[in-house]
Amino acid sequence: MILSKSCEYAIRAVVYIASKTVKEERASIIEIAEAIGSPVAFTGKILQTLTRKKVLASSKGPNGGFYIINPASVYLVDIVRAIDGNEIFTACVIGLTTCSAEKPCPMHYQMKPIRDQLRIDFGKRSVYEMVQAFENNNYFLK
Amino acid sequence: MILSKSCEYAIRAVVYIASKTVKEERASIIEIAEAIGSPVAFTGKILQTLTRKKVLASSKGPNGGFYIINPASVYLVDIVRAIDGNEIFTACVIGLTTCSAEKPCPMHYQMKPIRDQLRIDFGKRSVYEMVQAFENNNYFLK
DNA sequence: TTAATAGAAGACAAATATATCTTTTATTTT
DNA sequence: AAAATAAAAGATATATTTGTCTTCTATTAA
Repeated sequence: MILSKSCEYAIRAVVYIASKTVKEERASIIEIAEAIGSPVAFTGKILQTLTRKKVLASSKGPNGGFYIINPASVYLVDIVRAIDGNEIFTACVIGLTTCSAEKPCPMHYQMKPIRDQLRIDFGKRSVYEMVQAFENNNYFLK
Repeated sequence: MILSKSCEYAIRAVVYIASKTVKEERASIIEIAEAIGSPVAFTGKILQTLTRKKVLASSKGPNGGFYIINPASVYLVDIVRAIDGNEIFTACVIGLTTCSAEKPCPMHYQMKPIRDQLRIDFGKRSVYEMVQAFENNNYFLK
């Protein structure tokens, strides 16, 4: 599993929330959890983190809920970094803390292009793009 | 983290063991754990699994220890599958159990080439190759 | 055949990730 | 101002992963 479960939920939640935002609507925790098939309270914690990290925005009270300021300027990489950090793009595949070009592990040079590609692809894919696909009913979140 | 910690230790251990095997020597758990910087007893459990799964071989008693039958015919992918299973090459990046070309998640088509590349690279890289590099003192296991 | 060596196996412990529940705070509507 | 709504925050619970400890079994050498 390349991403933590929290991060998987986070991505699914953000895409769903953005799909509401583009319709000028906000989404409650309960609605989001239902839409993506995740545990309600746990999803709340994750959304809290995403809000603190400015990936999402939220408002309390009636008609409140979560929304996203600009889906076109938030990328998958931003969600991943907010929840799992940057390590998946940099950490040694066999867990060496000192792994680098100067002191490489036996997989260092094989892994570098793969990791770079991952970062590039995650950095290119905007939430807006993912929402467009989701809204066309061609893609799924649960 | 793409691989579990157990799997990271497993790969490092196998490379070290193979470096002994090519010198016609066997390696004890204690020696292995020291060489790769891993907890002794936990490493023992992992080696046990690798032996059960035929990635390694072992013998008890004096002059016993772990060794590998044919380093040139064991590939990184075999170690990963023995410890973490095949899921890292197939599982949906956002955790959908039903994700497929028929019912894709919003990252399905971006992830497929990355996963395929990972499987190809892991399937190409033999333990023997990794040992050669390690023995040249160009690469490290801790 | 006894002592020493070394992996196998099982029970147990700690740390981390995942999940739940309750209370508090902020906002909106009436 | 009061009631209702919804997120924030904190405490707690469960599951999984990581790590340890003890006993058992097999092998070798003296």
